[in-house]
Parts: sequence; structure tokens; C-alpha cells
Amino acid sequence: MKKNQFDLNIQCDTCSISTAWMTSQPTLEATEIINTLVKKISILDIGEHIYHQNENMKNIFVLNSGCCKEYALDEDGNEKINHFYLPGDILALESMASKKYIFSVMALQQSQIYIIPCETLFHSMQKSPILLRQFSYMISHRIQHYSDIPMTTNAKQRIAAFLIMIFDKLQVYPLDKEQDYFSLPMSQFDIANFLGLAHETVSRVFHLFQKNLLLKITNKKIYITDIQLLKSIAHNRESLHKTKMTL
Amino acid sequence: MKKNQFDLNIQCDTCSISTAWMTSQPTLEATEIINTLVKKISILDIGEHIYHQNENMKNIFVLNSGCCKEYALDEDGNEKINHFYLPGDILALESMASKKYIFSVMALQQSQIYIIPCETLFHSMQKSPILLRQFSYMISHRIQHYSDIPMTTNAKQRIAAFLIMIFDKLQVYPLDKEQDYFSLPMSQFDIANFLGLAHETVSRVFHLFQKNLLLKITNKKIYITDIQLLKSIAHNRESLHKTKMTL
DNA sequence: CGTTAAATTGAGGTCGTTCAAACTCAGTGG
DNA sequence: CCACTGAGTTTGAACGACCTCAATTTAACG
Repeated sequence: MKKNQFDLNIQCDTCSISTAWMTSQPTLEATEIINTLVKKISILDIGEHIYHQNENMKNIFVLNSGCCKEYALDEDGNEKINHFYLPGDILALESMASKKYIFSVMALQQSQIYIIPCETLFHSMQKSPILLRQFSYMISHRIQHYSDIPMTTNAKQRIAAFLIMIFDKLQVYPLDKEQDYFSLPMSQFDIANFLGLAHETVSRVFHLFQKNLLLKITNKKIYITDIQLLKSIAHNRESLHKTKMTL
Repeated sequence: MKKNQFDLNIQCDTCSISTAWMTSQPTLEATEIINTLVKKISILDIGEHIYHQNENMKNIFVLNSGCCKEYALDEDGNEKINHFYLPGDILALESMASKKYIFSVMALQQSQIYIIPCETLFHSMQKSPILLRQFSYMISHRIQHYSDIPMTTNAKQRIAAFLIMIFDKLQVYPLDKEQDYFSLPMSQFDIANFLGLAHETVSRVFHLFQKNLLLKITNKKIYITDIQLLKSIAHNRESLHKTKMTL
């Protein structure tokens, strides 16, 4: 994580942190705050880690581009994926209290991250009421999102909810505003791990969704053709659930 | 929620909020901060609501005693339980951003809550570095706990993890420091709903755990007799999992 | 003591897992 | 340029964990 680390003055007022951390248009104050907060920027290649579990924790991070997976290893060395981070997301919030990173985070795509020392964040929040509120609201959203994929759900619902979650998150900072597709940054293996399903099940449900014209997958790109129906499935009020389509 | 609401000066320095919000011993400053924050106290009977989803949100709450369930109703009117709150927990964090309560919260036991206006909290955090950090750490813990019961798990693991979660939480502010039992504040129905299992499955697993001398249930009180084995089951490295005991 | 909610127990069916094998495709080297 | 490789994905068949439905027992509370 040392290489590819730069001291940088952030000019961009369309970058994810600016959009995410300030509700409305990026103001002068917003840009100032961000430049105060973010001391370093770092670019990670696929497979590189931002941090490992048990390391001492002094910074939080904001993902500006790319995708990362957060995971922990159990005593057998099995990986359990806890979270996927997308642009605009804050990393390492859960580790603030313990001052050790609780999870490991690895880049699934080339990713750009902003590094924010916790102490800087605290000091800045003390000075800026706007930042304090904005940070609180972002955490509020984060907690809210944990109910997106409840444990109650069956495979179809989970995968539908997962796709919608990714789709919605990517919509906030789309590379191309008009594009109706997105590429899944993670493997079906990782999706299965995250959702608590067998990877074969993920494959089968993707197949089922395509057969029912909910979406199309070409070259790792997902075209959602019926977002309403997909949402219906996620929320358990849908034809596909009742008309049992065998996996 | 209007009745049983009091303006109160909090003297108690052993109450959950004081222990929870201040890492170390309750100091004079801690007590002062709490008295600044908490403007009202409220006592709820079983079945009473603290708030309902979609209501305007101006306060957060701290549960000082009792137990509450947080849930949402889907369009069919089915209840989905999202969280159980125990003493020391902060309520309504997920609703700060939207300024509307996203869930409803109902008391499962007679419960005492502290009412903290969001604006007061923000102002106090602006003034007190200790409070700002402590609040951040509590949120950090909260996010951390969402990984306690991952979706990967089977029924036995989930229920074991659930029991441990409740047990650990209650250990922080035990009514009686030496007691080796606790009473589950919620019905098996609610547990099943929360964990995404059939209530019959919950009953069967409880039976199985008792048959294998992990715990004993008498008069709604749970005596955990083998916490280590229970933890092993929760973490998927256990005899009970491999030696398949049929439900 | 009677009413109602909660918990238990059994039997059958289903969804998702597990195991196994084949296929795709990008990357690598001959 | 093509064969080789290995990770990721697809597909099939059989098993098993959990659900559903139904009936019964127990507990809770006025």
C-alpha cells in the first residue's frame, strides 16, 4: 500500500467524495473541507490490499473509483466476504472503536482511494457543523443499507436485491449517465460467498433471470431489461416467485 | 409515546448510557454531557411503540432498560424484524439521513428510554471532543455487529450466534453480575422472523441444543452450560455440525 | 378456569447444496 | 498462430436441510 501513494490537492468537484459527502452541489466550503481531510490519495491494482485484519488502524478511506471486497478469514483460512465497496463508500468505519482493522480489504478492480486520518476527521468535524452532519448522514445511510438483503430471503430474492443494490450504487456516480448496463466487478464466486449461496446457485439464478428476460449478460456486462420486475422479486411479490421456475 | 414522559435530571452513573457512551469510568464530565444530551426520559409498556416508520424524525434514543424490536411492514402487511435493541443501544441511527423513521420500534418488555434531540447531539458533539469520539466509536461497534450473523450460516449456526450475541450484550450491563442465565425477551416467533427461519426450526434447534447439553431452558430462562461449544457451532467448527444431528 | 397465544412434534415436499464433469476464455509460452 | 493452462462458469443428478402444513401440548393471563 506504500507505492502509488501521492500527496495531492484535489481539484475535481465531480469526484465521488465531493458528491457523496456534501448533499447538494459541491460548494467552495465543501471543496475546502475535502482538501483539508484528504491528505493522500492511493491507486491500487487488482489484488492489492488497502489493509489487513489486525493491523493498527489510523485512517479511514473513501473509495473514489473501482471496487473492493471486505472479508475476514476464519481459523480454517476460509474467506468470508462481508461487504463490497463501490465509489463513494467509506471504508473501515467498523474498526474505529477497536483501533485495529477488523477486516481485510482488497481491490477487485484498479481502484483509487482517498486516505483520511481519523484524527484529522475528528478535528475537522469539530470545526465544521456541515461536515459533522454530513458524516453522520453517511453513516446513517450505511446502517440503513444493512437491511437491503435480509436473511429471510431465498436465492432469487437475494440475488435480485444484490443486483439492485449494485445497480443503484453505481447509478449515483455513473461513468456514463445514459448507460443502461454495468459490469459486475466481482466474480460469481465472490457473490455466492457474500450472499451465503453456492456459486452454482448464483450461476443458475443468473441463467433463470436471463431466460425470463429480466436481464442480459454479455462480456461480463449486465443489461437490466426489467428493473421493476427485478425489484418485485427482491421484495417477494412477484410472478417468478410464485410461478416456480426450477433452478 | 406522550404519556410516561418525564423531564429528568439523570443522577445515576451506573445506567447503561453512562457505561456505554463513556469508555472508562463515568467521570464528572461524562455525567455532565449526558445531562446536557438527555432532555426527556420515557417508560414504555409491552407493545408500546417508540416510533413508527414514516414519522418525522427529530430524536434518537438510548435504551436504558428492557428490550425493543425494530421492524418494517411490507406491502402485504407482513412484519420483518430488523433488529433487537438491548440496554445501551442507540435507536434510530439509520433514520438520521432521511429525517423520517425508516422502521418502527416496539417495546417487548417494559423499557426505559432516553430521548436525545438530534440537534442537541450535534451541538454537544461540536463542543465536546470526547462525546464526538465516543459517539463515533459506538456507531463503529454497531456497524461491526452487523457481521455477527452472516447470511452464510445454517440454522444451528445462526441460532448459536444469535444466543451468543444476546448473551454478550446482556453481560455488559447484567442485572446480577454473577448470574449464569438470562431470559430471552422475545418469542421464538420473533427470533425466527429475525433470523429468516421457520419458527418450528427455532424450536427444534433449541431442543437439539438442550439434548446436547449446550443449554437448559426453564421458565423462559436460558442457562448456557457450554458457551465454548456454542461459540464453536456459531463459527462453524464443531462436532454438532459435523455429527449431523437431525432436526 | 377458560381463552388465546406460543411452543412442540411429525410427515412430506421443495429449494438449494454437494459432487462431478464439461465448457469458456483470457493469458502464456512454444 | 495455436496449444496449454487454470480460473471462472455452466449444467446435471442425487441428497439433505429446512420449510410447510397439520395436529397437539404447553404456557400465559385475565
